[in-house]
Amino acid sequence: MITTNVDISLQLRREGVRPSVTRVAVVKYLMEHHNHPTVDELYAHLVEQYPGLSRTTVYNTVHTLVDSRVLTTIEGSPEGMRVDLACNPHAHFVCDVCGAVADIAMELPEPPDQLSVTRTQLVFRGVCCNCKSIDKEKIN
Amino acid sequence: MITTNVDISLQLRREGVRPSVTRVAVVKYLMEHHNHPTVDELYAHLVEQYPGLSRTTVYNTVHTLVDSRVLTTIEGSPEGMRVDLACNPHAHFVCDVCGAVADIAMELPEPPDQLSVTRTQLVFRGVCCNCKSIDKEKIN
DNA sequence: TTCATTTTTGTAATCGATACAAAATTACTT
DNA sequence: AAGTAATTTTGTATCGATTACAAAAATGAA
Repeated sequence: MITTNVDISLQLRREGVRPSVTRVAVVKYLMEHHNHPTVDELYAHLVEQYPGLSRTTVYNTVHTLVDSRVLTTIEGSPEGMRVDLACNPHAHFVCDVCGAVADIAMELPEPPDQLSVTRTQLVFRGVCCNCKSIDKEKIN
Repeated sequence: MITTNVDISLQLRREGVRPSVTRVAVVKYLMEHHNHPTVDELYAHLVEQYPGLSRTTVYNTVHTLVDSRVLTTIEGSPEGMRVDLACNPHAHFVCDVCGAVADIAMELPEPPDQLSVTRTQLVFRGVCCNCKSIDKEKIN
């Protein structure tokens, strides 16, 4: 399943956003990397391919794409907000120890009818398996 | 349904937290005010009753009470994290225009079994009725 | 090309949040 | 009650993610 820049451009247009270079680059990166980068990590990766890219531009782009519901964000990480594609809505698990973020494939609850909801965020927080086993080592 | 400081102290002890003055004050404030204050708003209200209270202390207290699952936070407001009591778990609706936060009485989804989850956050985002009608006025 | 609109840039500044060590308070023991 | 250890609180200094803003560049239309 290959997604070209043209495909992404068309998808953005469909969502009502003009497919600028940076916007396509951000979406493409997120399609190819299923991590949940902070804006800074996103910038660090993209600037290698697009020298001269500004951190502010990445912030602007993320905001635009969140507004047009292409992206969603996970708030509350100490390192700053994390970015994810909004397609195939899913929940997230965040480890309070190491900050790792994992996708949880599950249906999101429907909001009450009378509310006009554009984004639903479901975040489970706790300790991931990895950090739990490290904790056990310390005790032993 | 009156809740005295003694009641709150006992409740905190039950949750494994020593009921310091500030901790009781924070819980009491949140029980009496069903708004969702930022740490700064919380501080502003409490400092009137406890002169000399430090903003840092409110931050410390909130962290302690979140760790011991007495409080929960709503992340992602531009004004900073908002604080709420963790009892009677419920969802939140946040208006992207005015930032207002409303409680939504509904069951929270159960996390997958294998995860050890200590906090579940369900946030609906959109435009509240108020801001929607203001928007209509502008159009007319 | 020319003009208007949109996007991007880059620096400066904002401001929520934290680090840290000293001071104050509390709990515990004798 | 006095002494001591542990906890809590304070307050300043600082960090760092995010934003403001205006200029520059790119894009699109006529």
